[in-house]
Amino acid sequence: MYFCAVRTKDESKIAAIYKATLSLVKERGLAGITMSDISREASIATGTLYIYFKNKDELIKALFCECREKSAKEYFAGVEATESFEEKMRTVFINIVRYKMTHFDVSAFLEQSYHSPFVCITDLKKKQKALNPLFALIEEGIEKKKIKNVAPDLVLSYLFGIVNEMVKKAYFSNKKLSSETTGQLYAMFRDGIR
Amino acid sequence: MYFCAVRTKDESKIAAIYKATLSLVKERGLAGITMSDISREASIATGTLYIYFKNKDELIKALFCECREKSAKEYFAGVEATESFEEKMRTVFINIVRYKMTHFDVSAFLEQSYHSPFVCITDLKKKQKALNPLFALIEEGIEKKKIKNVAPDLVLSYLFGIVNEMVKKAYFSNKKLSSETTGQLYAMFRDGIR
Amino acid sequence: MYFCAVRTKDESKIAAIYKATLSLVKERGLAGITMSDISREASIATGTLYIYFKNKDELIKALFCECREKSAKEYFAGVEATESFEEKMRTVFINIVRYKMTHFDVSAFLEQSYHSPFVCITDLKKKQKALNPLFALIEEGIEKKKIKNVAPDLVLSYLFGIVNEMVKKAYFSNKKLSSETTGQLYAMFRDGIR
Amino acid sequence: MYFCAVRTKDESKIAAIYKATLSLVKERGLAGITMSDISREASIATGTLYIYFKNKDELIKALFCECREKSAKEYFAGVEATESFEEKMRTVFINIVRYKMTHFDVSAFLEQSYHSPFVCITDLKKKQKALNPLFALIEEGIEKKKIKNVAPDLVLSYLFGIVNEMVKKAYFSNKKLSSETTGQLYAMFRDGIR
DNA sequence: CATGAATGAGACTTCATTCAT
DNA sequence: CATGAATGAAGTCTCATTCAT
Repeated sequence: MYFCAVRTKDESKIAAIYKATLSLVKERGLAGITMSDISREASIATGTLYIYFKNKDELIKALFCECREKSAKEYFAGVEATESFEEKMRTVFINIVRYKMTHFDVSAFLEQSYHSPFVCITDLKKKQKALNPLFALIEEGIEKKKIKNVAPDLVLSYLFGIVNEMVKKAYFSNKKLSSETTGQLYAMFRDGIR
Repeated sequence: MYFCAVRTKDESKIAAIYKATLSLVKERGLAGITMSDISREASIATGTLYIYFKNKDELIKALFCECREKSAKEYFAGVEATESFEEKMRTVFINIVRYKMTHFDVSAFLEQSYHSPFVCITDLKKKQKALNPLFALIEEGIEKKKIKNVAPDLVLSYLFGIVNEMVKKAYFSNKKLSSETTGQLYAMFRDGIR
Repeated sequence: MYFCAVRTKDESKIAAIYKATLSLVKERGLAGITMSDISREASIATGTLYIYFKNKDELIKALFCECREKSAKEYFAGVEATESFEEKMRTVFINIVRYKMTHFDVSAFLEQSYHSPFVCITDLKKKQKALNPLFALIEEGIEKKKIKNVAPDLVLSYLFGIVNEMVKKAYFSNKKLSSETTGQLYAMFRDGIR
Repeated sequence: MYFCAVRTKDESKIAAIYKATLSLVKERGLAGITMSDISREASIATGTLYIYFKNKDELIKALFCECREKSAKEYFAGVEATESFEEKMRTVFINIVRYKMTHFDVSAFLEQSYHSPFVCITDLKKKQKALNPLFALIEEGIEKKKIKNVAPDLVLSYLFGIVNEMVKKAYFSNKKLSSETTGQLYAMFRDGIR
């Protein structure tokens, strides 16, 4: 029997838990991690996980939502309302690529969670409020005849399909996406929709 | 001395095991299935699984390879060498969409396996010989100036990114991809690369 | 499906099964062998084992009895009724040592079986008829005052205790028991009982 | 910030596990016990076994070492340096017999483990430091011409061979070794070596 | 709050035995 | 008789979760 320090509930622990989980999922996949792994990686005790999350499911689900919301916000960083549609679209595209490259763990985690037993389909179907600005931008493009007149959904899928695949490929071949490649990618994207 | 018949390993069981696994992974995700589940779904005994596969890892790995190879072959069905580049590209694109829609379980399984602890990165990096014809087609397009002069890899990722995302979206919203939508999608793809 | 040769029930198979079992038990211990191992080592099919033996227990038990009987017979090889007690005792002692060294697998198997769940205590308690001549010899020795007047059982245990331990030691240190050592051993034995 | 008590690994559980294992091996043999059995007998959960031991192999191996060391220590209990060689030898002999009778489970376990798949031969070959005093005693006897001039190893094997066999015999016939029998036995031993 | 030992349900895997061929 | 694939009960081990400290 020994004694250990006790602190008041510490919100920074949640961040540590999230970080640990993302790192482990990136390395081993969602099917390959245990609560024990997470606690060790986060330098806390197993029991502590259950102070902050009801169980493993809830932990994964909470992280899933967190990742979805947080990433969506980053996509619009530095976009000025005064810019032209083209400028805004390009900035957003680059933002998405950059975010997904620098936060590959988030990308991998989201993709893993998609089909997992932790996140149920009904949760997934909820439209993501956080993506509303992106929808608005696409609708603006369609209205201004800068984009083909197709369902905005289709454009969104087209956009994320391209980016996700590319980022995954870059990551697994241990390469950065050069700004040249990113440029070529954007060109494909732009030419595809207009 | 006379002769007697002997039961031999029934290779059709492997197909049953694969089918059962794909079905379960589609429903519950790779993290949600057990060897017990698989054997029950395949209507065999648990022990029988271990006659055909050393363990769970090997089963998943073998299925992964099988899926990769088999699907690639389907993409070129009905493509005639005499056709124009455009015709061939279109046929392949439609084939891929159709295959991935009708074999959504394969699609889902492959995506799940990608980051799983079962399939190691080195396995993944092996270029897929089965995709060579697709590379050749893209190179033909570049040569004939039908396609932008970018790395064939990039075009491939662009292609699969679009298709995978779209198929996933269609599946989860319980819709078929109408031939109209598929057409719009192909148009985006084509306009993006040329 | 293929065809295999079929022969009439072949008593030599039992010998092969016994040999295989002894060899495996020597290497891995009784707890470490499976019916599958035995059949492989004996170059027959698993099912064939069950033609000759009802189950694993019976196989081990049968082999146990076989080993007990057979080894006991060897101990009296070359002993002439006309010899003196001392000569007979010495020959028997040497025979036992030699048999146990050259058939270490039998020795190891018997010791293993002793405490195993396969051979029940009641079986063990049955006096071994095959050892009767040895008892007779000891009784002869006691009668002729060549041996201390103690229970013949005690002498027997004394004899086998010494030999078994020595043989085990020799085997595990990869040495033969030199005739010098065997001689010293016999001297100890003889001096102990007279 | 304050402090709280934390449960620590309870080393007494190891003793309980050892005790349970010895008891079960004595009854059913090494081949007849399961981790489940051990945990039940020790009144703990199966999983707890794996907190203290990596797996079944390690448990058995650890117990094997423990038994070897511990028993050797008991053999010299109550031996005074001032005693004559004869007195010391006799005390040790009686100690060994008594220890093996009262700890028959340890005796049985050690014999079982010897050929088991759990304890590897290289482990066995390591000379037992704990037996050094016994070697020293034997060497003293040889030097003082109280014992035949043979390898000390041989004397040791002779000693243990006799004792082990006798104890086993006594145990299986449900008899105590009477002090008369033990005395006769010691006489045999003593006469054998001098 | 925090800890991590303890729990035990349930996963993975083995293997004695059966049975179609 | 002989085969070895198939079976499924039972064993080993893991891990989400609890709880005494």
